[in-house]
Amino acid sequence: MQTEEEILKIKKVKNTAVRTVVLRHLLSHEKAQSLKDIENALAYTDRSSIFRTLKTFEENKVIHSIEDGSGMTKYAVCAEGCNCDPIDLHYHFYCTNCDKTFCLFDIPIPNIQLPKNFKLQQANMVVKGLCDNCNR
Amino acid sequence: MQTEEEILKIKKVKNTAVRTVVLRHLLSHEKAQSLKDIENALAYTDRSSIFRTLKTFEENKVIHSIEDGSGMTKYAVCAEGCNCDPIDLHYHFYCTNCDKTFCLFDIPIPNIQLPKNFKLQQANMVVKGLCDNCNR
DNA sequence: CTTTTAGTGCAACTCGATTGCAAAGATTAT
DNA sequence: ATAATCTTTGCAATCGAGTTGCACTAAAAG
Ligand SMILES: [Mn+2]
Ligand SMILES: [Mn+2]
Ligand SMILES: [Zn+2]
Ligand SMILES: [Zn+2]
Repeated sequence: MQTEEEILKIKKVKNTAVRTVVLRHLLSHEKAQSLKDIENALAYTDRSSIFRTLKTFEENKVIHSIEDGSGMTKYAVCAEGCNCDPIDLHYHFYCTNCDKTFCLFDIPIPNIQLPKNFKLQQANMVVKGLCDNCNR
Repeated sequence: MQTEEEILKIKKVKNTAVRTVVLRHLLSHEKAQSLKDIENALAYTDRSSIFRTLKTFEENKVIHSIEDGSGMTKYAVCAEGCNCDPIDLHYHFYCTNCDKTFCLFDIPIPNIQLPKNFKLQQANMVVKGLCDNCNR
């Protein structure tokens, strides 16, 4: 497990107070976090600063975003070595009951044979249903 | 190819002027359409009426929605026999250049082996890249 | 025909996302 | 060390897709 400083160094993103605390928040949560989630947790950091931090992180592949259909984009830290290329693709699970989303790193994504002349760049794969905690 | 009237009859949705024209619009476009797309095309129909029509259609499985990350939910008519169950799952392709989205009915979706005790209900699978038209 | 239920149009509103701008902080040049 | 320059941050305002209340109209039921 890498520290915030290590990750930012590897991804060549300058370390600042806001970036450290935002990345720390993401690292310490198993579930993907929305801007609102982070804003609520970091009472003294401005929303727009968090927003711009997330943009910077995403541009530099520190994190990736997930559109889970909940209305709020969620963010998760990229796995070590992730470059946000098609090879790094993975499913996400969204629980329709508890509204939480997380990466399914362990389930393989098959090769997707696109029609002729199409070029795969990325994907947003969200599987929805009940998580183990809500499925009782 | 079924007519608007046939589809609505099968799905037990009452036929109205707005519903007919919205469904016709969707049927006549290969690409998934946003509320804005439909609003622009149907100059004399109110946005909220289109909006409620889309909700009704989705509830009754006349159409399904796609979150392609463009910021606008898009809608496509369900295939004949579709019940919006996991069995009806399919990928969608979003072109990052022309901002168009459509169903990839011909590409099989593999069985997704979720972790123990998880229950699959639905999915939003969006593959992104360049369409054949934009990939030159 | 009268009553009831469903659909539509308009305007207002919600809320997540985004931006302009000035102050604060960090970096580079003199 | 100081000044000039660039970057980050906070605040307030704005945007825009989505959603809702309400009155009016149309359709269905009695
Ligand atoms: Mn992920
Ligand atoms: Mn589809
Ligand atoms: Zn859950
Ligand atoms: Zn295209």
